[in-house]
Amino acid sequence: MSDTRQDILSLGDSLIRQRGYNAFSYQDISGKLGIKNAAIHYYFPKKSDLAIHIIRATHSRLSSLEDSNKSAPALQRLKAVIETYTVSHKENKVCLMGAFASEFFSLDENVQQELRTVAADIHKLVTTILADGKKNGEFRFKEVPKVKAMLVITNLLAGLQIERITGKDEFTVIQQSIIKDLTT
Amino acid sequence: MSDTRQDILSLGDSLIRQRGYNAFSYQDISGKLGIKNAAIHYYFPKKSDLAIHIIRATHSRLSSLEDSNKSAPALQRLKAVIETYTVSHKENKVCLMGAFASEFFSLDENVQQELRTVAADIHKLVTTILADGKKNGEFRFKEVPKVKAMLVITNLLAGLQIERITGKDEFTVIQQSIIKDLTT
DNA sequence: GTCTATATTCCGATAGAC
DNA sequence: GTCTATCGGAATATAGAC
Repeated sequence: MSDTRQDILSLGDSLIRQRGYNAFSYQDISGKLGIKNAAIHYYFPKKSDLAIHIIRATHSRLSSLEDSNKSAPALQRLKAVIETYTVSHKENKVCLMGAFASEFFSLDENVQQELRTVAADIHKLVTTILADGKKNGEFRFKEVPKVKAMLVITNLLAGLQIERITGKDEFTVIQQSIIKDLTT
Repeated sequence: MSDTRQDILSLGDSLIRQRGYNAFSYQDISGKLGIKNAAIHYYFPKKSDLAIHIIRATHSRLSSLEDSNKSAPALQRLKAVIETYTVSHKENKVCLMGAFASEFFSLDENVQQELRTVAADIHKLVTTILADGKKNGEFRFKEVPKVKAMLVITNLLAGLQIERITGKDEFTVIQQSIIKDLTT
């Protein structure tokens, strides 16, 4: 894969998660890369093509994360998931699902479909981790794993979002509360 | 206040929470109202002016909610807050904070400032309700009220968002879990 | 005071150069 | 295969009509 193509994907991902999908233009990317705006159209004819490939790249990283420590303790696996949000937090970005969710109904159908797949996989991953942790005694919680997973994910997703508005470090506290809640 | 002005505010609020701030244009509003796009500029010269007034209207409704049942039981007051999210849920909308959060860094500074004020007030309101409920024995939770409030708010805010992607009724389950978690 | 006609800028996208 | 010149249309916004 050419450097330019990779740079476009990377910059696009940053722009979506910093400012929003509908808030950035191809010029924001071409300007930084020192090429013409239309060069982006060679790699990604339509803006929705770019969106789809960015979503797939994220999905791909999620799958790697899933494979990397399959047999580790549940707490460690959960912390690995949370760490991906922490990285976003440090970069003042929201997560990709959160970024797209607010603009979901303005997106092309094929982009929406791509997002559905990833969202389902994230939910599945966290559910499995929580279920495993509950079974082996690492975690304690009342809800069924599927629901508790959704509660944890919403804490993380919206934690990144709200922090930008309040300006306070809500995310770090949320992150710690999630672990404490599950393990005590 | 003229009907037109009120209609613009109402339609703008819907569009922001359905499709996103950067995804709608003045033409989306003028088309529905049967006026020219530029007529909107009479009432709200810049798009950011419209945003600010929409945010203030929401803030105003929040204050009314706050005043309306000051001395009611904490559970009832919390349910009144949750009900505002439930209304959004029925209309396939996200909440205003969630809608703007993802695009926050693309917004004018004065819009950002307006959002900060409202976000702080929402957090304050929920914190007070939880603290009161804990003190009088209605609620049970380990975290300090300020943190628990943030956990509840993130559940609600992101619940609305994720549901659009998954297509499942996550929100209703989340809503019930919040109450159950606090009261049992 | 309320709105329309119009200007200007910018966007996503196509056709074609190298 | 990679990128530039350019188009058509849509966006926000202004100036001025009623």
